Amino acid sequence: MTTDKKLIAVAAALLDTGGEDAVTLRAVGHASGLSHNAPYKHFENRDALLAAVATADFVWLAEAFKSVRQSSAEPAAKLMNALKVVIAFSVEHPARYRLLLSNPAIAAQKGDLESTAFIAFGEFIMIVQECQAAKALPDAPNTTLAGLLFATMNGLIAMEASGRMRPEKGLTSVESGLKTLVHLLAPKRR
Amino acid sequence: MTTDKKLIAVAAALLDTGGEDAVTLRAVGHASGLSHNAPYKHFENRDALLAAVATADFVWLAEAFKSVRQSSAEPAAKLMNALKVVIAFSVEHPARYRLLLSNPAIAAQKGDLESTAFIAFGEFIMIVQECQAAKALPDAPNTTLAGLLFATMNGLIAMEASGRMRPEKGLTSVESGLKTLVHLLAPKRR
DNA sequence: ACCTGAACACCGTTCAAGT
DNA sequence: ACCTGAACACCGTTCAAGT
Repeated sequence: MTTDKKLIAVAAALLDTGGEDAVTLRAVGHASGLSHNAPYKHFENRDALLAAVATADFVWLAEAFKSVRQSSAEPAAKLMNALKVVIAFSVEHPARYRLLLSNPAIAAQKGDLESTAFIAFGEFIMIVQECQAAKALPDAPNTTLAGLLFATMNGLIAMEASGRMRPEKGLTSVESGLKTLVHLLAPKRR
Repeated sequence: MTTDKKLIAVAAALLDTGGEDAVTLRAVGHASGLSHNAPYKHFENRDALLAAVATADFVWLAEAFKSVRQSSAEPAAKLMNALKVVIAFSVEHPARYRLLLSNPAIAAQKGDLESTAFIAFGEFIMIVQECQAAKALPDAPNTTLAGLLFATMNGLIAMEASGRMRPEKGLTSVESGLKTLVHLLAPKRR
């Protein structure tokens, strides 16, 4: 493994075990068997390293979405499966998830991160499109609908991460909230 | 103004002008005309000071929601007005907004912050309830529906803050996204 | 080309002391 | 009760130097 890949992997591991605060460039360097400032030979600064972690995770997410899309499930099931992929990622890697969608300083970076995020979102749009063709979702512009679903998912995940998803609020889990939304959006047949 | 109120006001001002990184306890102390560690005499640590800022903002938000609710507008207009209040706050005070809903380390704090957030959300629920009574929103549990709308709004705001709300994604603004959602949720009459 | 070590200018936080 | 000043253990980042 090249040094830069190693640094990204170590940073990702630190995010998982200790959260964003644990990712000091000094810790990344040492955990990689290098000096405290070796990371600077591969990344411009701390934000650039974190953006590289986010980029790798978006690549993974795009692949996961693609697998779901190419599966043999019903369109509506594919949609829920895609959402579940993100939910599971946010539960297993909360700090890394926040890097993807809730950290303006990182997410706003252009280049690889931006384009990879776009590819992942493109897969999601295609799944939404299938749902619309199957009349499982209403006939709105598909990118708009996909954006709304994605935003809702992210909002629910953030709500849960903040400990604000309480039964008194009528929400018990991200998944059930999304199921309710999809159900409410489904075209009515009367 | 008591010293603790002063420190909260100074911290809020620093959040507005320089973002979260600008809020060092040293800067807060100095900008308050005190020493670098005077904040420790009023707040346990940096997170506690930030939580106090968030609490004050939730109090303001609850009042703003209440004004909207008690206005003479139509229920559906009240809903959009309440959402606009939050959107405007997120635009004018992005760093403070993130403290309210997108910062687990802060948002997860119990006590005053938690209860104030709950009061603000309660006002929002009542507005949603009025919309349901007026048939402007579907007949789902009101807390669930309110939670979904709030989560979507937060997700859209985060998406915009990350620079990911691109026309290619079919979303041009937080407000138009929410209008589309409310329109899609509106009970169909055929 | 890639890495190390010293150094700088910061932080949050603690503690002893002042009034 | 409230505040200051010194001190500690960190950071990100820069720079000169090594191989």
